[in-house]
Amino acid sequence: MSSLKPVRGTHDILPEESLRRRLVEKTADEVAARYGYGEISTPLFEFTDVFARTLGGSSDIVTKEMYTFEDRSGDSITLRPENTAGVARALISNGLAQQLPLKFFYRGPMFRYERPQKGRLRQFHQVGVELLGVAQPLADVEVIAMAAQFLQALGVGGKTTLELNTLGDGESRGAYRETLVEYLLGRKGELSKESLERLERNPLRILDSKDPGDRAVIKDAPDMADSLNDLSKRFFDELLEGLETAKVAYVLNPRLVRGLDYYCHSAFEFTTQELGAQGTVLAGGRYDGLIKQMGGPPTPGTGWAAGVERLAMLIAEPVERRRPIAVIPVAPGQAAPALALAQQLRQAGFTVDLGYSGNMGKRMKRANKVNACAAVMLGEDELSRDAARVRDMDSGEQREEPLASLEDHLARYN
RNA sequence: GUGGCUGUAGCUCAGUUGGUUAGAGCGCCUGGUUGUGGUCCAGGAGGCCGGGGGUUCAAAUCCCCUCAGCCACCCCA
Repeated sequence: MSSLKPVRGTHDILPEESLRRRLVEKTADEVAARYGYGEISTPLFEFTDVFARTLGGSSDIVTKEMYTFEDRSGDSITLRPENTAGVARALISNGLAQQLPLKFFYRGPMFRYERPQKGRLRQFHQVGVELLGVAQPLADVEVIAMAAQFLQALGVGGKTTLELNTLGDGESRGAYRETLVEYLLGRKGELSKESLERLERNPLRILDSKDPGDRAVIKDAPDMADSLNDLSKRFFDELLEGLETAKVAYVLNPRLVRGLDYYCHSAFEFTTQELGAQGTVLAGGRYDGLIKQMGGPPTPGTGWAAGVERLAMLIAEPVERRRPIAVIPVAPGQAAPALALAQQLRQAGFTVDLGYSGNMGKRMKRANKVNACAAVMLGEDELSRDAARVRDMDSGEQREEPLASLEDHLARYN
């Protein structure tokens, strides 16, 4: 075994795996395009401030999960742990706030310094969308409906459930936070030590704790719904109505919260039972305060991000590679005609495998190994008659075919 | 960052109470078949037993450290 290993939490994506991942990205791209979203690519790294100021000092992403380093000019640089902050920064940098509303799709690697496990890597990949400049709940309806359609198109719609909650606006959230903390303080003795810490730092997080003791306390906790002001209530009602009109099925989960500070109103997750502890496959919400917080004009936003690796794991069947046609020179004398024919067929759009060496038997074996659908054999005899021998690799039947009509004959395999 | 489990051939795994040349299946290569793949038969290559240190006459096996993977927690896609 070689001592050359990839860095912890990273791995090489070999061709077979690439096919599955490409399917995920392509499907997301196509569905997003139908909603009018154009692809945006922001840099893989930003000034650390971009993330530190927006993600919220209390979030774990900032405190322990960022890949941060100093570059040669002494600037603090961070590999992006998610893409919303980068898109928001791009909006400001490019003065795009003049052209709202804007709809972006993105995909690419993200980096978080975490302990790896199944469906969790230090370099992982996301596809996501951001809808900027629309304050109405219709925007949330749109991105959620798009997410549902995306998962459906991928074939994993049946394996996922949309969970939905509202965090309310700043006022409602603050009010709820107070009621919740008050309640939790009353039962302080029953909380886990992690939750005791969260009590000050991020009390809402206690709501989705997995600790059994916490759960018992949470069960009787006050509901966010009771702390919502009229505006927040109306927003949420319109969201639910919109989802029903758009025929998107959802389940309300009052314990669904967000780790990042800039979220408000809608919070949603598509979850699955098939991935162990990493059940969330796509998650998002509204982040109206973010862009102003970064120094831009007040701009509402909503969107989601999905884990490419997690979705790729959910796809049942391996994606099949296109079957090639093998072109085989019978003897070295036919090497040149074989190369010429292979190129002609490739130019015509066929997928062609041309072996590099070996006698005919070896080349046939290779044709079999690459799962060729047909073999086109060029021998002295056939060539003297301007023909080739075509073998169907599944049935084993073969026939002589004039070169002039070869492409037409092979069309059935493409 | 915390806890548990696991590292033996490219892959999946055996390997007895420490004992001499470390095995199997699959895969790979060669030949049986110099103009025909899959099946079959015969042969072959491929291992610092994750790495380092220690105990011992002797370590894949026991001890310590370290690295990595998996699972869970924290957190999150």
